[in-house]
Amino acid sequence: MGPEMTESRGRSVRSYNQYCAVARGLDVIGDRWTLLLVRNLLLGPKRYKDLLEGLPGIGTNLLAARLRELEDVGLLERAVLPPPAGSTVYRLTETGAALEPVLMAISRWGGRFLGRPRPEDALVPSAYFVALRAAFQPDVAAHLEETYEFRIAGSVFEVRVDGGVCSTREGEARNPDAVLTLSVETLDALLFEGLSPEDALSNGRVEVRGDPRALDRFLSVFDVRAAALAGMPG
Amino acid sequence: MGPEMTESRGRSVRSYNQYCAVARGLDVIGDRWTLLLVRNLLLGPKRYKDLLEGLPGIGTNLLAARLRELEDVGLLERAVLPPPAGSTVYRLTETGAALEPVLMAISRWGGRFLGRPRPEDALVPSAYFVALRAAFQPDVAAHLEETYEFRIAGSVFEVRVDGGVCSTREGEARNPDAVLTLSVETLDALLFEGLSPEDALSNGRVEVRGDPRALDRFLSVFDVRAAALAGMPG
DNA sequence: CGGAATCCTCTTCGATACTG
DNA sequence: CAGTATCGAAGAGGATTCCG
Repeated sequence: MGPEMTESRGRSVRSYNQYCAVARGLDVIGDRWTLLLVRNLLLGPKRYKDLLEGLPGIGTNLLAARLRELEDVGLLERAVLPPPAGSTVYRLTETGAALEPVLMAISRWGGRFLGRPRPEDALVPSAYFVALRAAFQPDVAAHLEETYEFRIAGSVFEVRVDGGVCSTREGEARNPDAVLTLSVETLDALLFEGLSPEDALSNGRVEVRGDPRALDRFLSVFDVRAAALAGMPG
Repeated sequence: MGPEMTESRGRSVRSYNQYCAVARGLDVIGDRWTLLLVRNLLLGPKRYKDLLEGLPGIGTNLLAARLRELEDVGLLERAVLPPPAGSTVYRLTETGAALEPVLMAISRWGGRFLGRPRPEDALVPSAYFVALRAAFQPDVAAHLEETYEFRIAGSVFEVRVDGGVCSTREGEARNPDAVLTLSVETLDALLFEGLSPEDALSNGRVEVRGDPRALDRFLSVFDVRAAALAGMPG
């Protein structure tokens, strides 16, 4: 007789108890850390440790609990990688991946509060590659078809632009037109501070294998700051 | 030195402390009840009491705290109605109204968990009129221009469809083509259970002033159940 | 070493009672 | 009507420990 709904593994979850799609959705994704967890998984399957590192501040117990809950409601599933890796990874189900429009909308709206990094802010590489999807300008990129590989602080990301569609994921790129090695700070400067590709290249802040002008083209199709200013429906 | 950010009125708010638009957005809208509060305000300014009734289960202290917080961060503002009403209402600022795409995305996604009402679910009329925006099919309604007034359980809502755009708000409609009086249960049956307009009218479950066939046209341009099934980006 | 369960403290939430 | 005050219950955060 409390405001609760009981769930498959016997844990009890708070519900708004309203017949409303928004309320039901928030019953599932409204808890702390949940959407950030999904954000990181949008870039591909991850191990427990990867998730823990990508969510600075989450407790190990809370991460374990969230993973269980989200598996129960069908947002993600456990998978075991084929040998020799053999490790367990968590990956989004179709239902979990369907949260992308929600994340994109929040990203565009949240941009207006972004400002510049505060001293206490962590710069999480994954976050940039999800933000890129929200900042992608399909009309500007209509005739661009190119694949980039970014190597940042021990992580590797693929960004693919093709026919007005942009996809990003963690992992090595297939047939990249350019492989760029740089720091998170340099990526940030390129995207948010207007650091010019030329300067970044000549200063050696970005190292390129492949066509050096790819960095220009890459930057031209994203507008992180515009996304930060407008609500950008659709 | 905890993971906090201090705010204008001295209250302390948990932050994810990540340089990420999603994280920053969630710092603002991630707390319990916040998005449902915004959902209700999307239909127009509301008094404290209206908000309290539209959010069954929220404590009065929590509602007051949320209103203060959201005013502080600039999502809503207090306004005093002109005499003779003179009462205080809360209304969304531009920043608050810019959350509509977020609410729409959550509504479309949350639909897949909606099912049928549970015994403990409240049927909040406001929720239906926000859901209608998410379920609107612009292409189907391209040539429809019509205004409806719905009278439900002491509340009045306006739904306007014009040139592929749908707007809904709480309050009397201006120049309605049809004024429909019905219960929440009947609205639910029409939208979710496939109750036919003809039956609803002949049974007297819906009372119409104006063109009775307006109810047909109204229902034809929304697909709540399709919105519930697909992720429906854009 | 990755993947958790446990324990403890602190904050937030929810319900009710009370006040301008 | 529009909130504030209070207090028990639930949830989050951090450190540590345990298991394979």
